[in-house]
Amino acid sequence: VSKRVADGGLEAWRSFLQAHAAVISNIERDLDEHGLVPLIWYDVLVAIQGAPGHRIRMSALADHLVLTRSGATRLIDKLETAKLVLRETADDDRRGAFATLTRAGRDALRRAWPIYARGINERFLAHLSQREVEMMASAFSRIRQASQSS
Amino acid sequence: VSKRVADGGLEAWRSFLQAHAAVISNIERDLDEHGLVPLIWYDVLVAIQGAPGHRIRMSALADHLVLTRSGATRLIDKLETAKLVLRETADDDRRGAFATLTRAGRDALRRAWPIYARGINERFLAHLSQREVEMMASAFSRIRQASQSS
DNA sequence: AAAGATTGAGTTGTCAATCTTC
DNA sequence: GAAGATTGACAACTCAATCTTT
Repeated sequence: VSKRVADGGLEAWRSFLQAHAAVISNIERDLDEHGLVPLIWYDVLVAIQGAPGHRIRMSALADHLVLTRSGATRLIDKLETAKLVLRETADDDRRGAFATLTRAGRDALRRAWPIYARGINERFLAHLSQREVEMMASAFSRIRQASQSS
Repeated sequence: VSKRVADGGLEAWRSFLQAHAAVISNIERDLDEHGLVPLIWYDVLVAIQGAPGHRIRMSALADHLVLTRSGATRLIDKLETAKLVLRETADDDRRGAFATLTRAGRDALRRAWPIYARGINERFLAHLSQREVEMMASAFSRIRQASQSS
């Protein structure tokens, strides 16, 4: 149909999708086999850890993880049941809730990182040259930025 | 931890994940707004269309789409309810079932493609140079291949 | 009334068990 | 008994409606 897709672009797109699916499911399996938290939980823990004051609003979490609001609520419910996070109500605005890490949450994060990092390295980065890594970082941030608007 | 992730690799990984999530959800929205089939349905239709004889085994479909067997069954159930596909039992091996396209299925495929192609172009390829497109096609096929084994 | 978050109802996807055919 | 596929029970996710605080 369009010129770009015909021009080898479709192949890039397809391999992009398939590579993503394959790498993610492999890393997911790595984590599971080591008795560690699933990838989404890990993302939650990282987001909390990385937020100012080591706590994050539910809605900010939803944005960060490309989830719906209710999706974030459900997710934090489970992490809270697993004693990895805790909800705190904000002092100044009592509508809001913050998610914070428990000791166990910080531990889970620390334990998962080596395996996750190894997965990223071996299943993704190891197959790329330094130039490709740099190119992807720049290309994908461009795409991500453009995706925000529309 | 490892050298690669520290060396800018982590940024490439993160932007890869976020770009994927953003682009997919935008294309999904495009299709929905035009009253077209969701992306997974589209993948099913394409897989059937592209298979020899325009029909595919349930298990082959599951492999192709990175789904479980039962996932494939459920999915085809819905497409069949929507009258887009039909199940045929194989003559030679009556354990197996083939999914085939109906007339409406072929139509749905035809109607969805322009919008999908536009999404791929505008939301993905438009942000990449020709060199980047080529690089990604080669890099991601490498990754995908390596992912098969483990 | 609007922002922040949660809940209820429904949909989609997965695992283990089952059924049929080889 | 094993391969191909389906079903039942259950977990994950989404949308619309709701509740609370501003």
